[in-house]
Amino acid sequence: MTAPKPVKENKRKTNPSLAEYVYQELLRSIREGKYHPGERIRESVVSKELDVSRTPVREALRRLQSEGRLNFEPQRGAVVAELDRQEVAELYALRQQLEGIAARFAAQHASEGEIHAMEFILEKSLDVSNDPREHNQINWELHHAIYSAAHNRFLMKAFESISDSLALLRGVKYIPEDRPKKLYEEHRRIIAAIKSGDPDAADEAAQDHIRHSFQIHLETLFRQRSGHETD
Amino acid sequence: MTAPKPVKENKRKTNPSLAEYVYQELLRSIREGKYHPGERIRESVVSKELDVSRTPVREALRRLQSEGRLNFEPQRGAVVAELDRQEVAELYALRQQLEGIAARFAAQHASEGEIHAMEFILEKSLDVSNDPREHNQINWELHHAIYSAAHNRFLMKAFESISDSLALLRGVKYIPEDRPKKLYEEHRRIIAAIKSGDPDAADEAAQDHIRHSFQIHLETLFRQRSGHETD
DNA sequence: ATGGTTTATAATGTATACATTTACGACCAT
DNA sequence: ATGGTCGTAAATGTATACATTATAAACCAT
Repeated sequence: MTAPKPVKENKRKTNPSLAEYVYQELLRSIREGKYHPGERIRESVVSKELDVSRTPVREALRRLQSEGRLNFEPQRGAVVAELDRQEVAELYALRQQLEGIAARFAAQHASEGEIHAMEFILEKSLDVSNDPREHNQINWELHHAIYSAAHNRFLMKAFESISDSLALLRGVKYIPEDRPKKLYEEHRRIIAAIKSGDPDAADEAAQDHIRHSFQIHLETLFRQRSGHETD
Repeated sequence: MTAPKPVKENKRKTNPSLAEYVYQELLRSIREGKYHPGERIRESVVSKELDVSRTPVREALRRLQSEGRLNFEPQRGAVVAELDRQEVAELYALRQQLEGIAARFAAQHASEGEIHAMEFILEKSLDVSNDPREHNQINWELHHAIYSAAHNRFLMKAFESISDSLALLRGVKYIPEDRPKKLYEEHRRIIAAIKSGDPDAADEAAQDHIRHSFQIHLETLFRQRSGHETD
């Protein structure tokens, strides 16, 4: 260390560990598509970029491994996980069921405040349908509210896991013009069923919603195939 | 283990990393109840016991953290996660749904060979109902076979996660005499529904099964409250 | 004697040094 | 010129050293 090292304030709040900091940063980078699937993540590079040693980087990578976002190959280190077509199908199949469960549980356990929150987000979704990024954001908020109202921490964890895995697929999706209205309608149907305390209806509405989302996703992938790469 | 250093081939196959080895060992120890919930796991202790440095131990602990089996407290390190009553209820609620989904998917996708495997394990379960440990083992095998036949890797991961979390609760459960027969009957019903390709029936049968298991679990906990815990 | 303070030990969190293995390029032989 | 072999550089995997912080024990004051 020959450099004076004046100050290093931007990275750690000094309270959470550096490993946690690196973990969050890597997670964000993967979400934002900085690393694409199949790419190696070099410890030394991350270490230099975030100005920490390799130790917390390794710990963060191990966490990401257990979450299925990275694979550790024998003497090659961390590689961003990639999902083939079959896995994407399996992922959506499970997500469809999980969303149904979340809606079902929410119909059974949601408080009035939570239902109010869902309705509020639903209203808000009408205003911000221009940008795909914004669209995804509000969409995520709504689904998160439903899972939250389900009052099941393990279901919530499963949701976040799947949600991240899907977000890892593509950065942003192109969204057709007429889709927001249909999405609003599907969301409204789910929330209405939850509000009326009908688990079966909520389950069915949520599953239908994911089924449609999957369709849109596939069509979007087709459209995006023009600018293809490794996949 | 106190010997100077004659040879040390029992721990690593030299091919998988030490971090992987430590991870497996810790996972096994937690499963076997060596550490009970709420207990701290000291890096130095594990490091000495397994005769490795603290680095791979830390990496293993980070993986276990992301799997929900450990919590990292600010300046205290790793603590074995403990589940309160509410969380156990949530865990079983989700498991009930997941088992239903697994049976549902299996009814849709199971091959003949997989159905054969399930039936084989089912038969085998009639012979080995004496020992609780053995009982749990065969029970796990059967459920694993069902999840395997569901052909969904993410569902399988969710199952393993929940299964481990539950196994973390108590090492072995005391099992009443009449339970094996009822379990056999419940299992048979699930497999029959899968074999006949009826997703709804399989779902319902599996959910009923878990509901009953939860009841037994609760009763067992009551009974165990008088005696001691680990076995 | 009791409660608060202080100090010492130990554990965590991080960095760095070391070793082993892999990848890539140069060099030599045919 | 081409193919194979060898060597060097770099990255991973592991160990160890260092610093900071918490735990506890002991000591002092009231």
